[in-house]
Amino acid sequence: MADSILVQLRKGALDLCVLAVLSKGENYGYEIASRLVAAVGMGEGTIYPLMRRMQNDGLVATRLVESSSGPPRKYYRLTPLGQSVFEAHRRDWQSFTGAVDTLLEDLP
Amino acid sequence: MADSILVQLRKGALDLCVLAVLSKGENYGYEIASRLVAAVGMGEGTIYPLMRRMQNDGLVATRLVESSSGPPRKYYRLTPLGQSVFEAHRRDWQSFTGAVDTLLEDLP
DNA sequence: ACAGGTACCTTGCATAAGCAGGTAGCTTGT
DNA sequence: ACAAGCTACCTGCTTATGCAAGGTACCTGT
Repeated sequence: MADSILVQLRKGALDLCVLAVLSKGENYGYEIASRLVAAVGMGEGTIYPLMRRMQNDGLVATRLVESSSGPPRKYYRLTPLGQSVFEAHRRDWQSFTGAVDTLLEDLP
Repeated sequence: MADSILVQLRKGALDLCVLAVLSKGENYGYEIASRLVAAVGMGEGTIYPLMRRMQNDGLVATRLVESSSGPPRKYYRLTPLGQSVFEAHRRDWQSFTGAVDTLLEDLP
């Protein structure tokens, strides 16, 4: 209840976070999840439905790669559509947080 | 659908925005709404259920003041609880946006 | 064998909260 | 009268997506 604000914020920003990670290069689900668990407190299991959605929306493409340290990894990479959606969301994020920060800044 | 990200972000941050406005001094609903409509694209009608929630939660107190330019205004002011909730949400906001911005910053 | 870490995935749940559009009353200007 | 702006408020709608918990399976170290 007390952290519902953070849950709400994540709902708006988690896509953006995943896209941001992938914009640095292809990566696999568990690693993406691990980063976002550390960075923004996302739950680990959250990544898989999210990635499936993105794949259905054509934002990412996948390939399987054998791993020497466990099961095969499913690597995701941004499609051109994913790249442009990332940039659009990024602009939205920046203008929105900019507006809120402005509100917060001019305090007595 | 395309702006759902902004709607989600607002859901997490609108309380904070209202608290931020009130932290500068008491204000009435229509004026708060006007500011936030301009600042973050909130819908005008959104303010009233929001203020009612905050009142029920003990974050704000109200008083009615006659206006010479229309109906009486209902002024809201932060309670001590509202003030501390504001500060807590503000910290949450800053740490969360800081984390996302860090993710966004180190790009090639 | 077993434990622990890596890695993928599923199911069920719980949760509202903002938005659009409309109502109504007051005041001022034409 | 009428319009326009101020001010408060309400109803109905719509919509996901994040989380917790659990499952499966592979690999390594002891």
